Amino acid sequence: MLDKSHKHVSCSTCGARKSSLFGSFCEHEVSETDAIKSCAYYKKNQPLFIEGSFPRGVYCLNQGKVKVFARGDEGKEQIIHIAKEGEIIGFRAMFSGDPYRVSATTLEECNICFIAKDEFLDMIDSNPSLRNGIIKELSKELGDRAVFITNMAQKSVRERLAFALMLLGDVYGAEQINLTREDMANFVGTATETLIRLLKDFKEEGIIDIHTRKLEILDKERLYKIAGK
Amino acid sequence: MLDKSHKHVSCSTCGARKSSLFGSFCEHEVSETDAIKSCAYYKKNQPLFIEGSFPRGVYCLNQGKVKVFARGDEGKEQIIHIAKEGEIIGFRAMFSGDPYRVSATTLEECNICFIAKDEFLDMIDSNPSLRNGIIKELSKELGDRAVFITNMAQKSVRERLAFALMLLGDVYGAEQINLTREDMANFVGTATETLIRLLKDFKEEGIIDIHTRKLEILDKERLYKIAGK
DNA sequence: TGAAAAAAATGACATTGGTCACCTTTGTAC
DNA sequence: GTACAAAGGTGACCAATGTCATTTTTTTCA
Repeated sequence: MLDKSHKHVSCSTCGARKSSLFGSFCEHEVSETDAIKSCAYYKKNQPLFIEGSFPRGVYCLNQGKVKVFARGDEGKEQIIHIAKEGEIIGFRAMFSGDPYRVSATTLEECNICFIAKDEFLDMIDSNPSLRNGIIKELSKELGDRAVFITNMAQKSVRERLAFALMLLGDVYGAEQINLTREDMANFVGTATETLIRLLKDFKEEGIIDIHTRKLEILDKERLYKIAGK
Repeated sequence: MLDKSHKHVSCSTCGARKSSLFGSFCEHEVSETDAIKSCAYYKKNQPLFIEGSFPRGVYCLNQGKVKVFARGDEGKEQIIHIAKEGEIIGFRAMFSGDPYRVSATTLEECNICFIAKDEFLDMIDSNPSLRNGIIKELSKELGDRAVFITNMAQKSVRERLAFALMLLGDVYGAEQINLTREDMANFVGTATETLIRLLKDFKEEGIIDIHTRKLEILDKERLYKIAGK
């Protein structure tokens, strides 16, 4: 159980920072960031921002996972990305000046810091290496999404599930994957029933194990082979 | 028929520039860009760059259309974007430092200018408004791709085709859409046969007209409705 | 101009994966 | 601890769409 006191989490002790866009900050930059940000505890299934609204700043995940998703015409979620500790989310729409095209909601209890738009834009203006890091990150994600689109268009659901499990394996690291079947289906892009059946197949084939709600990958090799490429 | 003499096309007279990322350049900047770029004539189906190779610079379309696509495991193309006059392509991988994740090939005869990597990075460093334009563009495309993914996951082929035709209508403007059935299928994410059958449906419904190879949109309204949202 | 290649078109058929209806298990709140 | 809600799971069915085989039309280029 996380601390719910909303107390300040310092960037200097944030374990997630090293692997983030702020990873190369010097002491001075760290303390400056500390000064302008605010921190908050989020419970499970709490929205950070919603498609259609205008961005007021960026969110930096100190602890916990967040799903980023778009909604289709019938309101069905399509999960585009699952963010973990250290990721900074919500900055894309801030640059484009448009409203958010996606929503973000916590998947579990989270500690999340917030930096207001103006402060963040100032940071970027005065910090070329942060700026370059962001451009690089945007570019990398654009490449990822080209692959995502191609997978959706050309792979079978079974292949996409294998691919998704590989991604989720990275996101959850040492932990076991902990997502509802519905969220997982909305990530893979299939019906919940189909997803459940395929997970059962994978379990019977010894590729994964399922402990009620949590999912463990047993055979990465085989998953990799099924995912293709 | 375009001029094949490879002669220099000046940015100052480039009709496509105004609507491009270089649209707000002052006279000085225009002539500087003119000085560092090279121009070339490309015939139909000629590659600009290929997935897996490392970027050497950016391409600025003066005339003609270019398809940007990824290849799936079996080598099948998934067209991610169709670029038209005024667009600058190939800069994403340049920032990420990684090899290209996509390929680009001309769809017709083109005049395309080229700016080498170092020169382009210098331009960006010294021109904050260009830099911001690029960040904005990257962000916007990221949003577009989230929608693309959602469409692929949730819409029927018929709906996706309607959506694709709307996009193609914008790309081709006053001209008629001129793509092979295979390219169109690879954009929509379906089999060529399925695409042909659906185009026939649309024609019978009076939504489009087909003149051998060229395709004309007759009823945008209805297309919009079918595409959903 | 004519032959070969590429693209477009069509039909028959197979299959994936979505939908619906229903039941069981797990989680949550009083 | 019980009751209710949410999530997980299963089976039957079938529509959408992919595949394969074949023909026709268009384009290319020698």
